[in-house]
Order: sequence, then C-alpha cells, then structure tokens
Amino acid sequence: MSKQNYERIWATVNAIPIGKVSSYGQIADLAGLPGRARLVGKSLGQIPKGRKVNWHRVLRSNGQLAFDKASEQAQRQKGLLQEENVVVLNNRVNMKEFNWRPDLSELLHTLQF
DNA sequence: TCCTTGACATTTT
DNA sequence: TAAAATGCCAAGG
Repeated sequence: MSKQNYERIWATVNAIPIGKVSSYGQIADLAGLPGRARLVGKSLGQIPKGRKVNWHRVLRSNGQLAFDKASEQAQRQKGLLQEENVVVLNNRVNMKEFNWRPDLSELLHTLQF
C-alpha cells in the first residue's frame, strides 16, 4: 500500500520537465497525497537500486536544497541542476523563475490516472 | 498500541 | 532575512 504511494511519488517526480524544479509539498499534492510532504522525502530516500528517479529536481518549498551545503549530495544535486540550466546560488534556487507549473493534461497522461 | 523518526510545511519570533 | 516553534502524517521498531 505504501509501496504504491512510493511508485506514484517517483512517477510524479519523473514528470518534472528538464530545467524546472518542484518542492516536496508540491510533489505530494500532485501524487495525490496532500499534506504528506515528509512521505515524499522518505520515498526519495528509499529509491531502489536500478530505479531512475530525478530526485535532484525536488527541493524545499523555499527553494533551498534539502541537504547541507557541504554535503556530497548537495554538490551532486547542484551539478545535475546546472546541467539543466537551473541556476543554483548559495545552495538555493530562484523558485520564482524555475518552479514547475504542472500541465494537468500532460500530468494525467504521464501518470495514467 | 505506543513511541520515535523524518531529503517537510507553515507560522511565529 | 533567518532561526525557532508547531503541526503534520506515514513507517518501523
């Protein structure tokens, strides 16, 4: 049951277009789990090996990366984002510019609701 | 069933 | 603007 939620979360995360970012709360909502932002974080920490999820496009609601600036994960995330032309300054992203505005019809198509 | 934990969010200092 | 307090809910032990 929770596994299904994880799958849905991962699918939603993968629906984020290149060059855009989203937040945990936003992903939770889109995945049909309003108010379960923490579950999103948990699911991202439980990604099975061999499963490809672009977790680097998910950050906190204020645009900050969810890791310590010095952490390796943060560095990797920063690099991955910059490869997609997303500007990362002082461990945070300009949400006003890069926040993803999901296209509902496209989302429905991707998630097969 | 109770208690702790968490890659969070929102409100208040 | 930044840090702290409070709320939230699912998972695991």
